[in-house]
Amino acid sequence: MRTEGTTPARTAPPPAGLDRRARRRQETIEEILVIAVEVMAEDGVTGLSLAEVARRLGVQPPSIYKYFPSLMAVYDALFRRGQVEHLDAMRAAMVGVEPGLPALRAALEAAGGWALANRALAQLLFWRPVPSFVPSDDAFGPSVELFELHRTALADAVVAGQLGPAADSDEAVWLISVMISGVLSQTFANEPDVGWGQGCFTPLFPTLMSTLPVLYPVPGPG
Amino acid sequence: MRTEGTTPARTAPPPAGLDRRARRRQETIEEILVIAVEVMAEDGVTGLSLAEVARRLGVQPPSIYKYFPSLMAVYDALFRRGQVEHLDAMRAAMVGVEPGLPALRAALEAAGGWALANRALAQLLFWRPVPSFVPSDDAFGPSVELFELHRTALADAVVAGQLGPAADSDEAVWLISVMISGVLSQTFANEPDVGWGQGCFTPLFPTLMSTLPVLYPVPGPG
DNA sequence: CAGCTTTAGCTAATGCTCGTAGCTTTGCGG
DNA sequence: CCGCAAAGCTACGAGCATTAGCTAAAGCTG
Repeated sequence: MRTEGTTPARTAPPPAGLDRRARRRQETIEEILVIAVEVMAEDGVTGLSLAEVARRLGVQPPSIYKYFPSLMAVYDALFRRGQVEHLDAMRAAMVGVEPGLPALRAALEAAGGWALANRALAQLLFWRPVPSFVPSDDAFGPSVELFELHRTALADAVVAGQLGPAADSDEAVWLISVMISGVLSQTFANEPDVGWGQGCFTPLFPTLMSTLPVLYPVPGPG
Repeated sequence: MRTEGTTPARTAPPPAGLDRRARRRQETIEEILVIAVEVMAEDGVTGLSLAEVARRLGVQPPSIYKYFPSLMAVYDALFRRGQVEHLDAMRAAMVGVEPGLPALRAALEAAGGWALANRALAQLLFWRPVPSFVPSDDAFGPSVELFELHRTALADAVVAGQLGPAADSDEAVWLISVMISGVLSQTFANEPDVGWGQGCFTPLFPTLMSTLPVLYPVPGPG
């Protein structure tokens, strides 16, 4: 992971065998992260232990440190990965949907579905259950994109005449984030085995969304 | 607890001293719980360790087990205590306030204030950050009272004509719990040092509450 | 007041965790 | 084929929850 890329193709670009070693290493890193997600899903976010990961990988615990410098570094990689997946899920749900409120709602429901299907990662992302873990600035990157995705969708809704101009604001972004995180936190705490659309709380989300045109009314023609 | 040389038992030897031993024991239990809350406030809910509690109490770790059978039992006692405090805070905020929506809002804002002032306990109560800890049925008792407090306040609001009859429902209770927990979970995750009324999220709570009359409109005179 | 019982503390020890140090093997790359 | 870095190992240290067993004191009871 150091002497790479400085000197591009001397001869013909080696197809894939450039660093067969590096590729295997990357595969192992991948495997560790997959196992880590499994362990968190079973034992909770704070239940992640490198010893358990090593056990499932068929390796002695100290060997994990050849790939990650610490448990927190594993959390950081998972944090980054989770944010990317979460963002992808939202974007995928928006394609082909009318911009503005419909797209926003599709994105948020997709986010909710992703969170319930990936509870451990979602808690790591949005609830900070590990007090000693502070995500690195680097891992925080996609979070900015998330905010702007919301902000843009709200602006679209204003342009489309679905919401009043006040909805094109940070405050409105905070408001919808409160709505989605309220639904999710209640579901996480009280309904361990429920998917989006099921249980007491997730069906309330459309109700909450329906208040947006009330809170940000489009100005009358007068 | 240990340096208790001052025995005021001379002047009043057996005032209520039927079980002076049990009383001292109760005092120690109290002291352990107070220290445990302090530790959680500093190191997070999952950062609670009996070894640290013992250190601050001036005692060897195994001695804690004379008072609590396990770390989880300490969590359980804290859970129960937190629920009682939380409920008391809400009830105290309601006295002298007009029943119905005003009382409900006062109660919920007090709950928010309590949660931000007692973040560790609040997270233990409402976010379950310790996966291996499942509150005992016994410790869950006050939770029922909490639900009924909300339910009653909503019924009062219906009677007072502030909300439509549909607000006298479990669904409405779930809805307000989503609102308050959304505000709190966002504040916990993103604004570590903020009190009620400060920050991006807690000022949104009145806005959310203002949607209740829209979601549960009183039937028109027709 | 004497004695017995309960209790609160201790030390020692087990088995788990994260993480470090240092050695050995393996296998890729030149 | 040789050299060297990567990837594994064992051993170790510190900290945790928890158990077992001992000691001494506190207090109820005859």
